[in-house]
Amino acid sequence: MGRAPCCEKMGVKRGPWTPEEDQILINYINLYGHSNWRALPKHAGLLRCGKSCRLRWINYLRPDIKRGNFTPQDEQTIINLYEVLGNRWSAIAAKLPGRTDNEIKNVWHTHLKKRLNEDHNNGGVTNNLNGTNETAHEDKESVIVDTTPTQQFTTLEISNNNKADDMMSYEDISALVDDSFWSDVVSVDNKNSKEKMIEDWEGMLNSNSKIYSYNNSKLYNDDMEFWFEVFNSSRRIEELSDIPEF
DNA sequence: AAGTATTTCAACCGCAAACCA
DNA sequence: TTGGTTTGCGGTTGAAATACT
Repeated sequence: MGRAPCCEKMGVKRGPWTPEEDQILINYINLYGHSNWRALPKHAGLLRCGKSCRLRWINYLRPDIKRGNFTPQDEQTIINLYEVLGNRWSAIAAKLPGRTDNEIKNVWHTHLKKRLNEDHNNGGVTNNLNGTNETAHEDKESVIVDTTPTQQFTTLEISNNNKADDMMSYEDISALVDDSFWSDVVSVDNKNSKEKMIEDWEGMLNSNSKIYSYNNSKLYNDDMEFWFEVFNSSRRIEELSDIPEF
């Protein structure tokens, strides 16, 4: 598959793995681990390059792989995380135990990207994967943020390991909210300024995208407290002036 | 039923980061 | 500090499967 072999790979087998090769790789790794992928095929007796062995193990053979179709919840999580993390597939995969970056990338390109494009072109009413309708913005001064809380939280616990004191990591936020928070509510900037917030907000209105923005895996506490409050109270944001000075 | 078009997804590539002597 | 080696990542490919005519 793929392109012509480069000279380095001449003499090693390529293409789909056979069940026999799979078993050799599994047996070897179960016995000796995989501390050195480059040396592994030689020691295991496989006519493959180390890269190919690693890929086969990571994406298909390792025991904690979850196979089968993605649930609608999984797909919604991918969409939400994509909007947070962009095309950092390995980071997205880290949020979905048992799923690989390659698999998520494939699902995104074959299903989710197409679906989102269709949603954006269908006149503003989006059917999300949870089966509820999201009302998109129809004009700039009547912004609807429909925030039906599905989980209550009253305090923010901020973990600051390796982070500036005024920042939260995505992991921190995830521990406090469920998926509906990400898909419904949040606009956050990375400069901690209202100007930037409004700039983002207007950009989102113009692009008809989800009401959501996120930068560099960091969220600022002040911003988040405001949006948590919005989320928690089912309050509706009608005007840009409803967004406070941070 | 046969031929063609489209979709899916496992596997490849090149590059950059991490590692190590 | 440097330069070679290894690992991990995202983009891309194309055979196989599926849908369509």
